[in-house]
Amino acid sequence: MADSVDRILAQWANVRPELDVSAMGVLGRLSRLTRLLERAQSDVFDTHGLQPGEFDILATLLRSEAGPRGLTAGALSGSAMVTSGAITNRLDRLVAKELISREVDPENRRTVRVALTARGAEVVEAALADHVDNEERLLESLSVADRRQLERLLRGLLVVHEADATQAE
Amino acid sequence: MADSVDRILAQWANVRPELDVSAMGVLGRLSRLTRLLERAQSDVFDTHGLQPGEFDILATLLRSEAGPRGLTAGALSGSAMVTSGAITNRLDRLVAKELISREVDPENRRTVRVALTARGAEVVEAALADHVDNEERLLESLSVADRRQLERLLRGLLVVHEADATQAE
DNA sequence: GTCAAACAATTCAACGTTGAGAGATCGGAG
DNA sequence: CTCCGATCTCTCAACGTTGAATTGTTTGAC
Repeated sequence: MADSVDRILAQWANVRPELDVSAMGVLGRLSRLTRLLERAQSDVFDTHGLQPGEFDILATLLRSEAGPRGLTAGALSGSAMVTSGAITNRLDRLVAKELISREVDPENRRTVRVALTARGAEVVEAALADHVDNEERLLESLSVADRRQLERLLRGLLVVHEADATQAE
Repeated sequence: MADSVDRILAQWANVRPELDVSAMGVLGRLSRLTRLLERAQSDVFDTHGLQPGEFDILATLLRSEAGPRGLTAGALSGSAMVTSGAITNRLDRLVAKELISREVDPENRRTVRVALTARGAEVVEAALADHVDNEERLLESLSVADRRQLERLLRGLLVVHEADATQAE
């Protein structure tokens, strides 16, 4: 059984036999696989009336034990790997859906405090349960050992490239 | 050394100790890593005046030994995992840059034949060389054995999920 | 030979993100 | 105390993609 990257690499081998495509075998699969998996995940969020980026915000609030003080928009921006403008948009939509509250921090009026509303907490709890189940399903073809291996390898790469990213600032 | 996903999983363990986050350790890293790596790759394309999607088209034409007859827009759409509308846009831009030709196929006038121009071939050759070097650099932290392991694991998942995707049509 | 269904590419509005910049606020040096 | 630089959020236009509708073309059944 071949995947799409096998076909791509075979084409390169045919046309450019001298080309070293070993890295492409990894990076091409990373890209394509991530696209497929993210689509599958967004289907689940969809059934809860959420977009992936919106769920991301809600889940971050839930897991950070933010409490009534909440998190700042800046903290959410860092965690979500998107720009501050994107966060503003997401917060606008979530406020409109009454899933979060957004208030200027009285102690530092430059920052904004974002917290889950009661409805927001309910929605994210339900979405989270489905999301975790779905994630399990997406990886069910992997043995436990393979899953651990994969996590180890991805983690190693992520450590390196997150270090690059913070160093670049 | 911890990565960002370690911190996220620790937060979940703190707030929802009963939550099974083992799949999240893999999928979260896949997403974040892919985002970082794709940014690093698009920097290279940028130095050649190309966007990632544009390079994707040019590289597909190059490796498919399309010759003067070229490929159809539909073939490019399938290969690039984007909708036909996105392909039309990319082709518009590449035609404007005079990197490809686009002509109605006289044998089947519903389809369009896309081929590299001489300039397009030059540009994609140069970009490809830099791109491959860069890909090698992005994975340099991995041992040869780890790289093979990673490729094997990603390939297994991709086979499964590409089968799902084609079955869903 | 006709016509309806299938097919291919394009068009277009909606959408989310980016990147740059503005506006407001804070903090520390002097 | 003042002021300048740093910090935080929001604004806004530009951009690429999606998804659906449209136009044009081919195919096959009758």
